[in-house]
Amino acid sequence: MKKGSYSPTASPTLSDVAREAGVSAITVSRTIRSPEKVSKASRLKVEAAIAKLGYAPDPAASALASKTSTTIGLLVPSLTNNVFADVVRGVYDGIEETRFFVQIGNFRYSALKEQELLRVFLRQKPAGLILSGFDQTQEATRMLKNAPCPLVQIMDIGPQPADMAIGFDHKEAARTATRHLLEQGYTKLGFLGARMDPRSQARYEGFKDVCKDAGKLDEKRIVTTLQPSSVSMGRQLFEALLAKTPDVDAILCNNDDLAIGVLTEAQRRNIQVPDDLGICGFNDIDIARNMMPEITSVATPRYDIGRRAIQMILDEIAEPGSVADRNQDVGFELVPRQSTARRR
Amino acid sequence: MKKGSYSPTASPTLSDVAREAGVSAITVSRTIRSPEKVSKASRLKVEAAIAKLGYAPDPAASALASKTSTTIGLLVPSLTNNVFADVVRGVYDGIEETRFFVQIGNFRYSALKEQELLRVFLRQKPAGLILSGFDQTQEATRMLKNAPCPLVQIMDIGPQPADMAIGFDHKEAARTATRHLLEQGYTKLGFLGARMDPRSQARYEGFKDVCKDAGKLDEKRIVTTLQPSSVSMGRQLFEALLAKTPDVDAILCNNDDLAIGVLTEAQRRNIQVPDDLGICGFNDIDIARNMMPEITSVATPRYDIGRRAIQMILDEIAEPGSVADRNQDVGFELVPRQSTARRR
DNA sequence: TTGACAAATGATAGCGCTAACATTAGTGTT
DNA sequence: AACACTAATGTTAGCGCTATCATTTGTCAA
Repeated sequence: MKKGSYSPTASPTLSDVAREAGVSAITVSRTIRSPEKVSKASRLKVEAAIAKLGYAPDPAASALASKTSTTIGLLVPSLTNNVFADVVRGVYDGIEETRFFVQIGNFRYSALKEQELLRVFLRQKPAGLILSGFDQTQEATRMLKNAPCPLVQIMDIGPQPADMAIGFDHKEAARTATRHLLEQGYTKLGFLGARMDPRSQARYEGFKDVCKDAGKLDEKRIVTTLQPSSVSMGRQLFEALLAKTPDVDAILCNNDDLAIGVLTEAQRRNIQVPDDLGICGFNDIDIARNMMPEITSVATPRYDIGRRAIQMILDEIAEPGSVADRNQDVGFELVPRQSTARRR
Repeated sequence: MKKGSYSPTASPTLSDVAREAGVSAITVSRTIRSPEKVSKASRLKVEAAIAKLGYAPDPAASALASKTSTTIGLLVPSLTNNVFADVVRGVYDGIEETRFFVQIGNFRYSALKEQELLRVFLRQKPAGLILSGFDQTQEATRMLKNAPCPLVQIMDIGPQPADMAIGFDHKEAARTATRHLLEQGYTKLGFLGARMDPRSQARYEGFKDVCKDAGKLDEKRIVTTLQPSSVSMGRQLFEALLAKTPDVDAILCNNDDLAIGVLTEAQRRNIQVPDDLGICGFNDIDIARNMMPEITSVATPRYDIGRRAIQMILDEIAEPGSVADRNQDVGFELVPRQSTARRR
C-alpha cells in the first residue's frame, strides 16, 4: 500500500557518479552526451560508476542548462479522428529507441488553441515540432518563424513551409475521386462532409471543381456539418441529403466513417450499392475496405507521414540542414472497389 | 524561410515580469502557482505584466527547483486499439485547462518495455502516473511502491492497487455476454480473440466458465491469435473457425473490430445474422452499433475511465489522501441488439 | 629536448525557477 | 497605544546539469 505523502526519493546525481568514478562532473556529462570526446579509460570508469549507482540523468536539469529538451511536440487537431491516430502511431514508432519523447497537444480544430499550445510547447524548448497543415494564426506563424528547433508541417502541401513539410494535395485527391464517380457512370453526385477543417474544405473544393467542369454541379446535393465525423453522422447526413435530393446516385464522403454510415443506412433502406448508389470514402481505413460491399476510397499515407515527419526532425537535429527535400508531396491513391463498381 | 541554425530565442523570464510589475520574482511565481496567497492588487499588476510580455513559465526550471514536473505519464499497451484511444481522449479532456501535460508511453503489450518506460518517466519527476492493468513486472512494481506521485491503474480491477485503480471486471463482462447468447437460444458458442493480453485472457476465461457450467463448452470452437485485432483479422479468425467447426451458431468476439469482420464475412457467405449466427462484440464502439444489423456488444466506459483516472490524480495532487474511493469498479453494460435477436 | 599543436580534463558560472526562512504591512484586542 | 497575531511580500540559496573558457596531458616534428 501507499503512504499519503508522495515524497520524492533521492536519486544519484552527476556529482555522485563523478565522485564514484574519480573524475569531474563534466566528464560524466560528456561520457553520456558525446562519448567520443572522452578517453577510453575515463569512459570505462564512468560507465561502471553509472551502472553501480543506477544513475539516469535528470531531463529537467539538462533542459535548463542546455536550453533544449528531449521533447518533440506534436500538435494535432483531434485525437478521435482516425487520420491523426495513424499519424500519432507513425510518430511514436519513429521515436522509439531514441532519447526523445513525444508530447501531443490536441487543439480541437481551433487555430487559437493551437497558437496557445504552441506558446506553451515552445517554453519547453522542444527538440522538434510537428504541426498539422498550414493554417496557423498570424501570431503562431510569427512564433514558428524563429522557432528554435526543426519543424514539420504535416498532412497538407503548400508553397511555403515554415521550415519543412510533408503531406499530399487534398483538392487533387477529391478531384480524382470525383472523376472516378463520373467515369463509373454516375451523374447525380452528392457530397457529405463533417468537421469542415481546411483540408476537408480543400476536398470539397475539388469535388465542386470537377462537378462544375462536367456540368453536373448541384449545390443541393451537398450536405456538410461542423460537428465531428462519425458513422452515425454519416447516416444522419445521408438522411438529410435524401430528404433534399432523393435522386442522388453517388456520394463522395469526406472520410470513411461517413461512407460506412451511408452504406449501412442504404442497406436499411434497401438502396442497392453500387447499382442505385455509388459510395466513395476517403482515407481507406481497414474497416471500410472490409465492408460488404467493400468501399471505394482514397488511400492516404497517414502512418507514413507521421513516420517520415519524425525522421525529418531527427535528421535535422543530428545535422541541421541535412534534410534535402524539405517540402514533400507523398501523394494518395484512389482504390476502386465494389461500392462504385456499377454495372454498365 | 528558415536559417539552418535553430538558435534559441530569448523569452521573458520571471524576473522580467517581476520588474515590469514592480514586484519580486517570487510574487510572480506565487501569482501563477497559488494566487490565493497574493493580494488582489499585486495579482492584477502581475497578470497585466504577464499578458504584456507574453510570459509563460519554463517547465524545466520549475521542475528542477520544485522536484516535481507538470508531466503526467500515461503508459498504454497500444495506440492503435480503440480502447486506449478512448482512454487517451478522456485523459486529454480531463487535463485541459490545467497546468499539466500528458506524456504517453506506448509499451506495445510488453511488460519489460513498460518497466523501462516507467524508469525513464520517473526520472522526469512526474506529477502523476496512469498505468494499464495490474500486470507489471516485479521490478516495475517495486518502482511503483515508492513512486513520488499519485498513481492510477486503469481498465482492470484487482484487490491490491499500488495506489489507486479504476476499471471493470472483464471476466464478469464476458460471463454476462455469454449468458446472453445462451438465453437467446444459441447452443454452439464460439469465441474469437486477438491480441490476448491479460484483460482479453480474463474475458476468455469468463466465456469458458459459463459455457462449461452450461455443459456447452467445445474448445474447438475457440480461435485466438496473438496478432493485433482488426476487422480483417475478424474475418480471418471467423474463416478459421468455420473451417474447424462449421456448426457454430453464435460467436463472442473479444472486441468489436473482430465482430464487424465476422459480420461482413457472414454477409459474404450468405450466413443469416442473427438467425443462423449470433454475433456479440465487446466495447460497443460507434461503428459496431451502426452496422446493419446492429451488433450486440458490451459497452465499456473507456472514455470515462480515462477522464476519472486523471481526475483522481488531479485531486490527489491538490490534496494528498483526498480521494476516498481508491479502487473503483465502474462496471459495464450489455447492450442487446439485432445481431443476437434470434427469432424463437 | 624543445616547441607547437591537439586531445583530454577541469573550474567556474549560471540556466529560471521555487523552498525556506526573514521581514514588513495590516488587523484586531486589551 | 502597545501588543499579538496573520497576511503579504521579499531575500537568499540552490535544484542538477551544461557552456565556456582555462588548464593539463599527450603526441609528434624539428
